[in-house]
Amino acid sequence: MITDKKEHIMNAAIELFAEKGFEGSSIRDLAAKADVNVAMVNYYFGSKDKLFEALVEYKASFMRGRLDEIENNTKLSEIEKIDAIIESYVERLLSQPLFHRIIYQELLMGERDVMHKNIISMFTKNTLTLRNIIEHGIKKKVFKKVDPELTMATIIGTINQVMLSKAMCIMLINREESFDPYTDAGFRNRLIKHLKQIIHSSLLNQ
Amino acid sequence: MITDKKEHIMNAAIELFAEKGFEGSSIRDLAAKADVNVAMVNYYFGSKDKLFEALVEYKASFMRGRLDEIENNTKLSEIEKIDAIIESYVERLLSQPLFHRIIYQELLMGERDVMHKNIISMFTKNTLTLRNIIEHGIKKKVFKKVDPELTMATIIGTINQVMLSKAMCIMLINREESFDPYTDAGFRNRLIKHLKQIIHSSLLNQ
DNA sequence: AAATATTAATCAAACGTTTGTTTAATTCAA
DNA sequence: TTGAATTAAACAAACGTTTGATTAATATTT
Repeated sequence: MITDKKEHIMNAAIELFAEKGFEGSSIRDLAAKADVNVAMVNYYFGSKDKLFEALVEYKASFMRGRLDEIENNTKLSEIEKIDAIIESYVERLLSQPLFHRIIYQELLMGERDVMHKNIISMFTKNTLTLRNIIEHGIKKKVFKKVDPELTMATIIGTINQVMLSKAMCIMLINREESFDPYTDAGFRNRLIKHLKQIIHSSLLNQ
Repeated sequence: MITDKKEHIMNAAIELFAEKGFEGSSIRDLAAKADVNVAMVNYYFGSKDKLFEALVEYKASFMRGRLDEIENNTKLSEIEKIDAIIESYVERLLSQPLFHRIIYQELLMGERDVMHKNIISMFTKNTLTLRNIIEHGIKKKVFKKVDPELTMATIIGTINQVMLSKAMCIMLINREESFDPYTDAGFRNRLIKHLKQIIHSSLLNQ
């Protein structure tokens, strides 16, 4: 059960960790940001590490997207399934830029072994789903023979690349500094369009 | 001028920072790893922050690849230039996985503003070079009308995705845990082949 | 309904470590 | 013999965490 207070602290922690990293954030900073006493973090979560675990657990649900619903939808062709997955991924990742940062900060560290494995297993299911669809399409000869695993890396990698750093993304697409690519619907659609174009021309015989 | 000792300390720091992050690494850990006295880091570099800056400066040359040599090579067609850039990028990034981790850890933090900007400007030149080639190819009508900026994001993003985490990469390509994708020449070629296939089918009229 | 007992939440202060950094003494090399 | 290199020890500040007292909320008993 997540109380209001716990949720409040976790939301402050997400902002802080995303900006300064887990090691770079102190409990005192966090307590100040959340406007609670320093002792409250340990009172509610036990430790700084356990707060981190609770936070990932709390927000992880949006990563566990229901890709298998798309996979099992018999009304969709293979390429329509891929399109739906692209849309789902872009929507989901861009809607949670702070949590996304935290997850990838963690992935880039060897440190906390258990969490590292948890994050990877979070992606594994989605990876397998997409690979199944691609391999199925190749067997049915509606797709060209591509590298299914690296195609997955291309889709997620392209999205991650624009989410790595707001400043980096703005530089890449040559926009003014005030522009926020993560909330701009135009940019979101541009990203979806680009990914579909890349994947379609790579997968489909034309 | 970089003395042997300075280089020795920086190389130990690269390993440590890549594993535990900058904030997660203490000077005492570093001194132990490099087998020097704790005071030597500040003696040679002034501070922990300045060591970090020196380290990035020291290794950044790998990133400042001479893409413009490729761009200005009149013997190459547009698509051959793209191919050369893909090969250059894959070789360079996969050969420096530790430094790569450090750079992207830093990109994922809002913290150190100056370094953040330095890293971005490191990429800016390469980004512009690739964009020029793509836009030139589109004008000459040897390329289809693609999104030049996001095509760049796709190339780098795909490489970054497999470099995010060794465990993640191994999961993705379904190999045993002992496999090291970053040193394996077969995987390197597989990545180059995939990227060329993706980019060719996206750019070329066939 | 009022009084009491029990539990939960909050707080300032302090705990023992660890942090990055500096000092002052000593060793080393030219 | 002089300046650079190296050392162990100490520094204050910051760290995660715990404490014991105090208040707020809830349950129990009159």
